[in-house]
Amino acid sequence: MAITIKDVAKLAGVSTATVSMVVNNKADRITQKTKDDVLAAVGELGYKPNYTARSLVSSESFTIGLIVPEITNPFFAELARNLENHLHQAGYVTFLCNSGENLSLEERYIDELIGRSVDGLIICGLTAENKEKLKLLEKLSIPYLILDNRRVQSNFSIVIDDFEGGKLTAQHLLSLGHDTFAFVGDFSDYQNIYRRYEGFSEVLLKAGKEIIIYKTDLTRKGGQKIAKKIFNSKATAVFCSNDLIAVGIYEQAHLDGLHLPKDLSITGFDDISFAEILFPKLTTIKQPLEEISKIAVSNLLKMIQNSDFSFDTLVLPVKLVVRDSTGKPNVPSS
Amino acid sequence: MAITIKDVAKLAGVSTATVSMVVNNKADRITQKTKDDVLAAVGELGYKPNYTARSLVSSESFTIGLIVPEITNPFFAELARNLENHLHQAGYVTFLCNSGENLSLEERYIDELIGRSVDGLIICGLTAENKEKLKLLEKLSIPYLILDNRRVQSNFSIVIDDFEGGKLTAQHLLSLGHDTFAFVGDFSDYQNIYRRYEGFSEVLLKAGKEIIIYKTDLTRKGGQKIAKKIFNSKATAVFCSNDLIAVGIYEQAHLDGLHLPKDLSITGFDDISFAEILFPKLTTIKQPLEEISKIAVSNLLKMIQNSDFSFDTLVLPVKLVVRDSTGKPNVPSS
DNA sequence: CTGAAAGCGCTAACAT
DNA sequence: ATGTTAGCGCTTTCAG
Repeated sequence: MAITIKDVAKLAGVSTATVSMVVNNKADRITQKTKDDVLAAVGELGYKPNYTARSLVSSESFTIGLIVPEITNPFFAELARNLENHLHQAGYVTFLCNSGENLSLEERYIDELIGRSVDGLIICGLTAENKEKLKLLEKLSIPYLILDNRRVQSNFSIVIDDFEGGKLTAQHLLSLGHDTFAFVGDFSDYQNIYRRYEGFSEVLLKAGKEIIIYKTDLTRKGGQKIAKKIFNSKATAVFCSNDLIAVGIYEQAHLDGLHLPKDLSITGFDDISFAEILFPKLTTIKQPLEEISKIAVSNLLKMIQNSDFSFDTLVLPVKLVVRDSTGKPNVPSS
Repeated sequence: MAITIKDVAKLAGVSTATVSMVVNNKADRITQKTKDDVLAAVGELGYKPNYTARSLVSSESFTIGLIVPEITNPFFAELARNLENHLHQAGYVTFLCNSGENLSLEERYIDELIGRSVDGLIICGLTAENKEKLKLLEKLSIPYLILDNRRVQSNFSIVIDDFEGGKLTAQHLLSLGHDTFAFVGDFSDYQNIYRRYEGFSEVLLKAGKEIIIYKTDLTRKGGQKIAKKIFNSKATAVFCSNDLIAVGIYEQAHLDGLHLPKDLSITGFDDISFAEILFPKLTTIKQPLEEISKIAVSNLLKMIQNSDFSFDTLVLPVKLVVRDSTGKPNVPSS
């Protein structure tokens, strides 16, 4: 059986209340000697507090729920790793839940995390229809944070400057001399993707250029599926709304013997670590992952510690990383 | 405030004991009418059981701890995703912990997971020195499972046939006509990597070939760091002990203008999904991820349900996936 | 067939 | 300065 606070109390010859205070550093008014005795007993028995029992009474579980759309997307893996790391440094352990962008699964997870008395929740890629669960969280005063907010405008969001990312991409491609552009992704349901498109198109339309829109899943498969259509279009430069789509297009390009970037310039979004190992290396928009995680965790902890702490939407800057997948358009000799 | 079992009991006009039984499907001897009343109240109030409280008395939390060395390694991301998925289907929620292959962190996590009353633990890439924690788990009768057992021989391990993976690689490379081989990795501390080497070398030494061993971290950086040395050696084929190392070598190869596989044949191990998007596509050993996860979860659940259930080490088969990174050695015209 | 009561491990008033 | 007690939400005998 596990060692409980009672065992420690008995060995130290004190009450459980005393042990509790010492263990939780709330022992302002406890003799040094008593403290030492308790700590000695703790060490001798290898006592570890039971967070489950603790959270029942103190409503602190030192546990956070993290919901991601898809952990096998390196972007979310890197994000999750950073978040988990920062949270653990602050004393929290993380429940990881993979929603698969499935509304009912996301809802189930939120319920189950509530039932496990999480102190806070970080939701990445929230499903739009899920406003109700957010209300529930607020009613239960469980702090939450929305990251990579794809769908709804919501409080407590930390997002990046998607619009600027689109603009930077457009300017880069424009300066290279391209004339006809493709945008690949799906913004019917994703606000942030739409903002990427807005930034992209603002620059391009102002310059009088044409944009062909290709709608597809934000996955490698999504990219591969739509690739041929793009190759057969007059677009010479394509802006993928995330890196995974670009990966899929690369695959098809290699199959079809296209030469990148001579035949087609490609850009991505996210800057997953694998962007660098693609051939050619992918030009993309870098999300400040480390900063996102740090701010997210620090804000969530503030909300946990102080229920009055609030913020609206935080927008973080992005950077264009120029690599080898973009170049001058291939001017066919006429 | 959250809805508790008391609220339901009051609304349904029954005792909390009755509600508990109905909710937990232990209502063999309860009138259908009472059941209906309770269920109606549950629905009306939106009652969700508090696992924290439940686990305090029933010692079932429906919570599993999962420790991985590094979630940003796609292999572990895919593994974690599969495990989490299967576990959730069985009603469990997963704590994800990233050990960073750091012994003390791994130990802390195990303690913290114990303190959160997990029903079971899956540890990937266990640290060798950590035998004591396993003993603790056994003492507390918390079932655990070791996956991707890199270090110690231990009960409750599910591993793959690393030896066979090495053999298959060697045979493939040999059949291509290579003569001098490199092995890249680190088996000073990793049993499974050593078995890969054993299989590889058994075939090659029997054939009278030479193997040069390059020791490096099992990461992309590790591969990149050691790459130049390999390029300058007489090896024409290199067996990387995981895919990430191969990625690193690719990077350096591109920098140095090497042509793969003409100048050098490269193979990996794991078959992460990105093996396919490398250029050229990576020949590698495929781990049966889906099967590993399924068996792992099913065995862990058996152990949870029946403390007598036990097994030693389960060895799962691997497959060689031949792609484009291996070819005939480049015979210099003499 | 259902309810009352005890108690899981812990913390937080309230006593002493 | 420390101990006593009640109770967090739930399950589980044991009565009735």
